Amino acid sequence: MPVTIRDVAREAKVSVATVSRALSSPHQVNQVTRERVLAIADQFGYRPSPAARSLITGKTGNIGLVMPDLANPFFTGVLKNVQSRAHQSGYGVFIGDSDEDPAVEEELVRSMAKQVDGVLLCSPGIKDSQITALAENTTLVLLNRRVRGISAALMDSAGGMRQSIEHLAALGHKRIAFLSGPRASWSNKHRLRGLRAALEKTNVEVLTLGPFAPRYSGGVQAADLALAEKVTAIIAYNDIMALGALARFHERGIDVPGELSLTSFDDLVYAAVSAPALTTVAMPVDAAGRLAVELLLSRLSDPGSPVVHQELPTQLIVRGTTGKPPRTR
Amino acid sequence: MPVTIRDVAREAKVSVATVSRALSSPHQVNQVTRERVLAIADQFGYRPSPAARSLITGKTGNIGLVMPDLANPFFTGVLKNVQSRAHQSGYGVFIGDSDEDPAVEEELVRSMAKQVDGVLLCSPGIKDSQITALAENTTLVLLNRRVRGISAALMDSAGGMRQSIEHLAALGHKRIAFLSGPRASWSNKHRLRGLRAALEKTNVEVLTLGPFAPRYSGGVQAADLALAEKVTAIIAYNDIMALGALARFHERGIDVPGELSLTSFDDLVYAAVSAPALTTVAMPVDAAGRLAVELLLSRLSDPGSPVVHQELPTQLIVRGTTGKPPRTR
DNA sequence: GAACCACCTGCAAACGTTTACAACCGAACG
DNA sequence: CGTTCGGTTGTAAACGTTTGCAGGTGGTTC
Repeated sequence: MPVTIRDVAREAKVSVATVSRALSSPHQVNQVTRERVLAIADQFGYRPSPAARSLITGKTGNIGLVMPDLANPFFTGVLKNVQSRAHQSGYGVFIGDSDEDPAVEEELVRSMAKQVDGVLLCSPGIKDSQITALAENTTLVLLNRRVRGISAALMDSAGGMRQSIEHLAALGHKRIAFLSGPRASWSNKHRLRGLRAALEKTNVEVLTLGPFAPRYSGGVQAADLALAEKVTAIIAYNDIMALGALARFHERGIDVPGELSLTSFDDLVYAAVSAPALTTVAMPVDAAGRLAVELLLSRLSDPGSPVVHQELPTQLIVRGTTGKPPRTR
Repeated sequence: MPVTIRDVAREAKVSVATVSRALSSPHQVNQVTRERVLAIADQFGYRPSPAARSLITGKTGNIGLVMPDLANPFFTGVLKNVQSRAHQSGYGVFIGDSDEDPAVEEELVRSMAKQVDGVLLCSPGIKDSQITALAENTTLVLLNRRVRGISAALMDSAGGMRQSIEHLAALGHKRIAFLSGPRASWSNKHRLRGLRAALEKTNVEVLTLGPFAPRYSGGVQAADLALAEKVTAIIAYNDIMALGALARFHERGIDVPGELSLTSFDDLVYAAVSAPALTTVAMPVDAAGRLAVELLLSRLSDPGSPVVHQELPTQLIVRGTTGKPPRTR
């Protein structure tokens, strides 16, 4: 027996319409009645039913967030900021973890669609065409991915890759391996693009290995393959993989950075606590999370607002895992 | 112009009631009509409006999850499993991050209440009485917290504390510091209880320092205080604090575990990659997440089902940060 | 052949809001 | 004094479902 608008109306001796207005368009109702209504609503602990409200208004006051892996601090960093920014504007957050399965990602968006006003999609794997299709039924904003016609919050990982290669080249490395992430992943492609761009300006050789699972175990696996390639430096797809690789090197008695330099992407808190601390590209996770929400909100309040692809800068953080290449093979 | 049940009904030349039944209680409708209806619904891409449905049924098909800190992998570990288990049963997940503020926690639960069928609450700080009050309007299941009358998924951190102290005592430590987490936190109290229980069986001395913020920075801060106490071993409230402390010890040139042993709680992936790797108590995060959802689901399907407090075992994982105490002071 | 039953289907009310429209009131205006 | 108008309120329709009830059909039982 939850309290409804009718209970409040009866007690306040006004119609339900007045109660509704007192709550959602205060200036339309006389100040003294409004205060009486609000007092009673408060006293009764009245909360309007979101279901009824959304049924008629078509708005839910929620946004959805679909991500590939909630166990990865990179994504939960985004999540944390999305939730906080959304909360700040009175929006609730629906969460979906696709476990890196594009099919699940699509299904998640579809099943969320009617319960939210818009969806933030961080889906490296799904096809462009599927995204465009999804965008027909849902207001969509993308994270770390560029698709024409759809707003996006981007991180300049290509720039980060360029910085990494320049850094390694400056140290004297000639032969580098890139441990790539999921082949279809947009971020991975973006990093490869940055890689190719950097190659034109420096005279180093970069092998691309993989794809590997962007997880700790993927890094362990990649470590042995990279070692066999006789490179002097390794760029990992992300910190988690780098940590996995680092552990494996440690296990095999390889000195980092004495024998082998290692860099990666993300700059998780944990990147600073490994031994040695990881040299890595800091991604603007916090800013991206907030920006994504803002893009979505502006799209919701004005569906005609222009589509924006906003790219946030990255920054290489040099720590302990990079150094000069060894003198001899 | 989204497609409604009426569109499907018209096309299938049946009443809306039949369409509704074809979708939600299939056995009530003739097989051939049902198949026709389903085919058309599918072709139209029809999805029932959750708002309309929930308005009449009173069910939403969602559950809420309120946690203190989405940046902490311990909690996101729970989150990941909650979302996955919920998804498996067709439930959506609403997320709220309270930033460790009890007032926000309460408000989050209240504002979620009407949009979900039940809430999983992981709130170390909020008062018992507030929880009981919340439980009157919402089906609640607690995580890592015991309140009478409310089901809970618990982790035996007291047992983990006992294992830690026994381990350190066996190594020969006599004087240990516990870097405590938030004073009001239920987990912290639980650990302290385990601590006191262990003290009765062993003849070691344990100082309780703090409370500290359960974050990296809290660990850094705690490190210096603990050093000043001339202890030979430290038990940190959680891994993140331990990593902070470890970094600080490294900075100050303190040898771990040569001069100082260090243990903690959580067994995050990152606990294994520090140098040296952390000795820590593994918490059954995955099992707890799933269990919590199951407790909630059983409560939802049968509100009269008994209240359960289920405690999952913990396990001390001995790695590189613990060793014998130094010979001399 | 009447009575019953199982099976299927449709009608219409209900869920709790919002909002277009109309109605009322007193004041201001001509 | 009639008209208009702004401010405030109420009436009722609408949103898209689910579900109790009743009606219809055809078969089975006595």
